[in-house]
Formats: sequence, C-alpha cells, structure tokens
Amino acid sequence: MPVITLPDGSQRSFDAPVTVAELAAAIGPGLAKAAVAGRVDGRLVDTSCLIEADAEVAIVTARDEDGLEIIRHSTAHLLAQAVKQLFPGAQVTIGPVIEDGFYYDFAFERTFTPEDVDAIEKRMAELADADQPVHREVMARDEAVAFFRGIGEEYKARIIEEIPADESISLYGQGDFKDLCRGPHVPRTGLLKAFKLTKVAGAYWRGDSRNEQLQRIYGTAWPDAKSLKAYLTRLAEAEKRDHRRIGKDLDLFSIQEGAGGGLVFWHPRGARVRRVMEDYWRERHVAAGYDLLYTPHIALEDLWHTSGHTDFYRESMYRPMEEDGQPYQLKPMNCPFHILVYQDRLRSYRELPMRWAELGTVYRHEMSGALHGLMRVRGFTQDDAHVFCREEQIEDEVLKVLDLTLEMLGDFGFDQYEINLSTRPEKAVGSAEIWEKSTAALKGALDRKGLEYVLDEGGGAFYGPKIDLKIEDAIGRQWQCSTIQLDFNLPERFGMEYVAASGERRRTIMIHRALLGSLERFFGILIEHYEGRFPAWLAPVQAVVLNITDNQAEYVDSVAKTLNDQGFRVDADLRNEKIGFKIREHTMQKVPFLLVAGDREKEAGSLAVRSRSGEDLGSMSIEALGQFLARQVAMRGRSVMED
RNA sequence: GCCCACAUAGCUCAGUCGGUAGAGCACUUCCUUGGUAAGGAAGAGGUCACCGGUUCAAAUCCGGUUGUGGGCUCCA
Repeated sequence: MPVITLPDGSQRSFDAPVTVAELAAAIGPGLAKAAVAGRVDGRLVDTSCLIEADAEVAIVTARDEDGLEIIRHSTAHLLAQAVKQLFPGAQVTIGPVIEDGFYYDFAFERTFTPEDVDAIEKRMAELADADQPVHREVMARDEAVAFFRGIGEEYKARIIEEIPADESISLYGQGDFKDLCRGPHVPRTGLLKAFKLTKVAGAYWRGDSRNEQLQRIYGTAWPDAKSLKAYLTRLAEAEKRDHRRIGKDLDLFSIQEGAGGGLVFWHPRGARVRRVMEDYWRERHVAAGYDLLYTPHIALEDLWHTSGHTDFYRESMYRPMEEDGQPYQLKPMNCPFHILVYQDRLRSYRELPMRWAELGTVYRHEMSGALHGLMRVRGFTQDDAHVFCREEQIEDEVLKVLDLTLEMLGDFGFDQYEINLSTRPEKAVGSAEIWEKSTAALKGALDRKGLEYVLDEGGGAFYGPKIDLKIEDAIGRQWQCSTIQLDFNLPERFGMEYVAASGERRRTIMIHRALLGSLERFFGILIEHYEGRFPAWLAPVQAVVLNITDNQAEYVDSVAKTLNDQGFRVDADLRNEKIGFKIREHTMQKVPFLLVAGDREKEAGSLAVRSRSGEDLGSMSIEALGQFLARQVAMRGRSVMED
C-alpha cells in the first residue's frame, strides 16, 4: 500500500495501484497542478508512473532540487522542439542539465543568429503555454535506432547504437517532437514557466575538437519568474565584481593590445599590491624553512628534451629561438631549473629535505580563445617551490606544506576550502609500490591535519599523485589555486640521487607545490573576492589625508609624510575641491581610511577618521592613528572591520 | 585553434535609410576656500581597431587581420 508523506510531515496511505498524479490530486488540487514528478522509494519517476505495491512516495515539485532539475531538463526538450519546428533541417544531439540551467547541442548547416534565438525563445513560450501533455514510450533499441535514422536524426541514432542491444529505450514526446531520454520529465509543458535562453556557442560533438562542431544553445530555467529574476540579478552582481572591470576602475593593471594577448601590465597601484604579496610570501617561506632561488627565463632546448616537456607539453610552449646556431626555449615551467641546481653537485641524505622556492615567471602559449583577464594569461609568475626529500620524509613535508598553505590562504582572507586527493591514473610512470606509499603519505598528512577531502580516483598526473585545494570566495565561487604534486618522472629523467647513510645512491623524491598558483590569477581572485575593497594590509593606498581648505595644506603634508615614514601607504589630497567631492572620489577608489583635517584637527594635532564604508571612527591623534593603522595591517585578511 | 558576438574621445555609451561624428564622466584653465559621496564656467580631446574592396560618397555595406567578450578545449 503506497504511503505518501505530506508536506507537513504526516502520512497517508492509498490503495494500490495508483499513479503519482492521482496521489497528488488526492492531497489537493494545488499539489496536483504543481507536481513535476514523484519519488518512489527514493527513485524519481514520472507522475504517470503507476505504484502497484508498498512504497514510500513523495510528490516532487519545482521547489525541490530534483524537481528543478527535471524542469531544466524538460525545458531543454522544449528548446529542441522549438528548434525543430523553426529549423526542420537541424538535428538534435544532446541536451543535459547544467548548473543553473541547461544546454542543447544541435547540428545545423549554419549558425544560429541572436534573432534566431529570440524566435526560438518565443516559440518555446508558445509551446509551454499550449500546455502540451508529455508522454513516454518504450522501444527496443534497434527499433529506436531505425526510428531516429528514419526521421533524419543521425546523431541520435548514433547515441542509441551505443546502448546495449538488449536494453529498451525510453522516448519522451510532446506534440510533434520525440526525443531519446531516460527521464523523468514534467507531465505537461505548462509547468515550464520561467526560462530564458542565455547564449549560443560552438561546441564539439562528444567534446572532442577533432569532431564536427555543433551549435550549443544555453538557457536557464527556474520554478517561477521571481527566481529567474533573482538569478539574473545574481549574474549582474557577479559581473560587478569582475576583476577586469575593477582592475580598470582602480587602475590596477592592463593588458595591452600592442603587446599581445595574455601579457599583463601591472600599474603602480596593482604593483603595490603585488609587492605586498611577494614580500609576505618570501617572509613566510623563509620562516618555513625554504631557500629562495632565482633562475633564468630561457634555456637551451635540449634541457626541455631531457625533462620531456618538448614531448608532452609542446602545444603550450613558445617556439624556440635560435642563437649562435643553438635553439633556446622560453620556460613554461621552473622545475627543470631547480633540478639543475640540485644536480650541480652530489647530494647527501643529510641535506634533505631541501625546500627551494622561487617566484618564477613562465610563459605558456595558451590558445587565444582561452585567455581571460588575469585568470588565464600567457606570461605569469608562479609561486613555485620544490621539495627534494627522501621517501620517508614525504608525509612530514606534505604536512608542512599544508600548514603553510592554510596559514597563508587564511591571511589572504580565504577560510573555506575543498580538498581533492588524486590518485594513480591508468597511464603512469613509477612503480606501483612508490605510488602506493606516496599516496598513503598524502592521505596521512591530510588525516593528521584533520582535513576532509574528496578522493579523485585515477585523477592524478601521470607522474605522481597530488593534492589540490580549492578556495571559496565571498560569493561562494570556488577557485583552484594550491596544488601539491609528487613527481616520480623528473627525478628519473634527470637521474636525481642522494647518497644514503649506507653509502648507496637513492632516487630523490620531488614535490612540486604552488600555494597561490600564480600571482596574476591570485590577484584576480583577490580583486573579485574583496570586490576591490582590499583589507588594509593589501590596499594599494591605505589612507588618504584630505584638507578642507588651503589653510591645512602644510599640516596634511606633514601627516602624510609621518605616516609614510612609518611604512604606511598614504597619499595627501590637497586639490582645491570640496571635501564631499574628495571623499566621494577616494571612497569609489575603495581606499580603506580617509583622514580629514580642517582647522579643528590642525589645532588639536589630530585627524577625523572615516572608514570606506562611511563609518565615522572619530578623531585620532597622529600617534594613535599610526597605532590604529598598524593594528589594521596586522589583521591581514582576517580583519573583522565591517566593509 | 574552432564557433558566435563585439571594437566610435582616457572611461561608459549614442550615432536612423551610406552624405567624413555626439553625450555624460574624466582631463586643462578660470572662478569658488567650501566640514564627510558630485560647486560653477569655459576649453581641449576622435585616421570611428587595422588592412583592403564596393560606391560619386563608408563609422555605417562586403572581405581579411588584430584584439576583446561568451563558449568548446585546456588549465596556474
């Protein structure tokens, strides 16, 4: 006997057999109208599904997470139906649900124009309003292949051919449209009320760039118009944080057309932030037992043959340049250089572990279409380091790296992480034994640190297992920055060894790690995380001293000088403008503190302090101000100052 | 690299049917010395991304190049 759980938690039983829709109707006409699917003993089913025996049943609506997915999936079908009606020559392929929406890939002789998309969206709205019933039918596989091939849907036929022959295929249809689908789907298109097509893009059949290109139409769908509007507002909010926008507004950096894409120019204000990042980074690394290295930007191509980069990394490398009949290669990575330093002489086990860090600038020729502000560039500086150690030191060293990582990310204002541990892929170098031991060491370090992690079985690089750490920014987006990778490949290729206590030569273990990833990208993430409102320790200008009339000009200058001498980044604004105007300007420039000096302050030797959020922090003496700023700076990204 | 879109003053953007350019902000000068988010006036500023084509005439139409944006792919 089906037992249904009502929204208020109470339960009712019904005599079987009964459909999900009938159950919903028995509870109330509202729920009957809103039902998009049912959940029977944990399994999602269509509302037409007949429940014959004992079962736990719940009615799924668009408000449920599962229901929303169904709405999106059904909207993708609606899109396909509209496209087929308007462009009968288009072939359907796949149309899955993605975050916040869906897409559908079509094969079509020409590309869809924005006008086409508008027309498609309009047709979708009409088809939804028509409240077409959605029906499901089941066919044998070969029958389904023949059916789709018969109506000219070659791609669909190819997809179905890959399904085992003995499986039956379910098709969903509405009006003149039928599509292969596992389901479930909404019972009527009238349930699709709030959707919008968002963009058109090229995509490859099966995601492989060697295959033919398809037209992908993206859309978003929600339970109601209000949620759709909220989503569009959220997109606009994210756009406001865009580091490219803020980078221009705050004059932090630029990318110059005349110099080429993906090459970053740090302007004075951005360069100030970078200097703080770099100084802090070096200080922390030295304190954590690292030595700093500087290595060249190019090297003979032969080195990259030894490292193997010319084989597996050629695509991303700039072409070599010829000099004195020798080809030189711009570096895409720092590792071989650190190895050369290691190999400069024979190493003893007594020296290990050795931790060598470098803010190493590398150049990678990324595909032009992949470039994106500071997030994806062609020249960037990695906060790179390599730990050379013995096998039994791996766990301790990884633990130390994790400690340093969490401490530094915390200082930059990131306290939420997702950690991934990636293990041996199918194609890999190194013995099964070393993979097993080192993967256990990585796990051991994570466990000792009490960190939760997601296991990505087979997701490691061919040369070793790794730990990746994603940070979460102020609006909940995740960014992968930190990575800790073991490498069994390069030590082998370069023949890296150390002399053990026994006098034997042993293979050195190499750990690659970057905490921030690249300074460029991390800077971009910081800009978006803080929406340009950098905490005092990072802010390019920490405070501006403002005079009200010329009468305080000298005083303002001397205050600015005093604070600058104390190591703060403070500007004086003596322009002949009203105080309100100056405050507006520097507030928009997101300067953390504004220090106003009129005759009253000049007399008292003080300043009226205003935070960038508009808060009046009262009057402070110059000395108190220095202490106040010092406290703000010391808090780093853990500042509790409300902005 | 591929698909789509876009490229007009330092910035944000108008510019109809092809008839050689406009606004606001910013900038400069002058007036204004004003107590916490925009005081006033005047001025200067553009090879309409670049190259080519069509046309009596191109910011506008067509082709190419470069760059940017959104995807695909890749990834720090």
